[in-house]
Amino acid sequence: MAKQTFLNLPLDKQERILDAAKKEFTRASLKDASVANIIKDAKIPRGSFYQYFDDLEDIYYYILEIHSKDIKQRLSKNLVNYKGEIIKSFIDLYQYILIKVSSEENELYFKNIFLNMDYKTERMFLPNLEDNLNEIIQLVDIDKLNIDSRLQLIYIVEIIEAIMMRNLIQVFQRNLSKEKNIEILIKEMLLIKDGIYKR
Amino acid sequence: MAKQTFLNLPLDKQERILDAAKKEFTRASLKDASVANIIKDAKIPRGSFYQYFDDLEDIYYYILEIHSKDIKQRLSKNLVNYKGEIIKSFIDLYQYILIKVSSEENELYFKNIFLNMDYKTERMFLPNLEDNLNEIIQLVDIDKLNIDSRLQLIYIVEIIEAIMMRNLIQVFQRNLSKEKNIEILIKEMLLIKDGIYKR
DNA sequence: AATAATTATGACATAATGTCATTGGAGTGA
DNA sequence: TCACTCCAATGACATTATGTCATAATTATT
Repeated sequence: MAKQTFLNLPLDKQERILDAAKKEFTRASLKDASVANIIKDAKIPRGSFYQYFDDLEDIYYYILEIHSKDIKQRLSKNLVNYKGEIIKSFIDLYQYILIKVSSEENELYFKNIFLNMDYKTERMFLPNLEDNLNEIIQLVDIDKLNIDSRLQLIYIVEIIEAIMMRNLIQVFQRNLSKEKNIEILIKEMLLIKDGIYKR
Repeated sequence: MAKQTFLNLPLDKQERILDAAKKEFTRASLKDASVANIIKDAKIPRGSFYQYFDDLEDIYYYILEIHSKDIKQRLSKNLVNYKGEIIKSFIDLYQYILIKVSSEENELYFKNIFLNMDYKTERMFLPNLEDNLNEIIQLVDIDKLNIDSRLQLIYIVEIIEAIMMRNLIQVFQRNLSKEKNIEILIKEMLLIKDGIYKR
C-alpha cells in the first residue's frame, strides 16, 4: 500500500502521480488501466513507478482509500449525533456519499469505479469489519433492534451496506435523479426496518 | 458469448476446451487467467481459440452460465412448490446452490469464482432482471408483503439476493460449516422478514 | 471432380509487465 | 574538501501476454 519511497517524495510530486493515476482510473477499469499511461502522464520513468507502488492494484486501492477515508469517519459521527439510531445514521451517510461521488471533480472517476464494482473494492470503500466497524457497533443503540446479542449487529450492518452499495451503483447505471435514488434507498431501508412482511 | 464455430464443433472437442478453461479458472481469477494455459491444456492452436470465443471474458461467462442455468430455473419451481412464498423459495434455493458449489468436482472452481466475485459475475450467476426475473415475480404471493405494488418486489428480490451472495462468499472466506452457514442465512432472512426493529 | 464453405494453424505485430544494474544527488562526518 | 552512505532515478531488458491474419487443410455441396 504505497511504499515508503513514495511517501518520502515531495508532496507536489506525489500529487502529480496520484492525479495521473486517478485520470487513468477515470478512463479505464482496474482491469483495463495501464501503468504505461500513468507514467507518461506523470512524467516519471517506469522504474520509479515500481519504487513507489507494488503494481496497479496497489495504487488503485491507495487512491480509493484517500477518497473513502472520510466516509468511514462520518459513520461514527452520525451514530453519536443520532444517538445510536442505526437506520438514520446510515441514511445520512448515504446522502453524504451521494454528494461526494457526484461532485463535479469526482463524478467520472466514481462512475468508473461503481460500474466496475467488485466485492474487494466495496470492502475498501465502506466501513467494514477490518477497520473500525467493531468500535462503531459499540455506538449503536440495540434496545429497539430485533437481535439477541451485539454480535448479530454485524448481520444488520452487512445487509444495510449491501443495500447502499446496490443503490449507489444504480446512480451510474440508470440515469435516475439523485432525489429519486434517495427516495428508493429510504424505501428499502424502511422495508427492512419494519420487515418485508406485513405486521 | 461463444461463436457459432464453437457450437458447430463435435461435443467432445467442445468439452475438452471447456474443461481446460474451467481448470484455468480454478487456478486463477479472470484477471490472472491466460489464454495460453487454456490452449496448451486443450491442445488447440491459439488462432482456434479466437475462432471460438471473443476473448477470455467470453469463455469465462459462458462457463459460468452453464453452471448457473439450473439455479435460475430452480427459483421458478420453488415459487410454484411453495405457493408464492418468497422467503421459503429463496432459502431452498440457497441450500440448492450451497450443495452445488461445494460438490467435489466444482468446489475449487467455485471457491475461486466467489473469492473474486464482482457485480457483473453476480448478475450472471443469480436470477436477475435481464433474464426471467420478470416472469418470476409474477409467481410471488404479494398479499402478505409490505409493498404497494408488484414493481416494488424488485427491491425485495435485490435485497434477498444480496444477502445470499454475501453468505455464499463467506462459505469460502471463513471456514464455516455448511450447517452454520445456512443457520446464519436463515437468521438474516427472518431478520428482514420481520424487520430489524422489534415489533 | 470442381467448387464453395468452414475450420485449423502458427507466425507476427503490438503492447504490457516487473526487474535490475547503474547513475545521480543530497546529506554527513572527518 | 573529500569520501562515503543512503536513497531516489532511470531506462533497457527479458518475459509474457494479446488478438490478427494469411494461408493451409478439411468438409460439404453441386
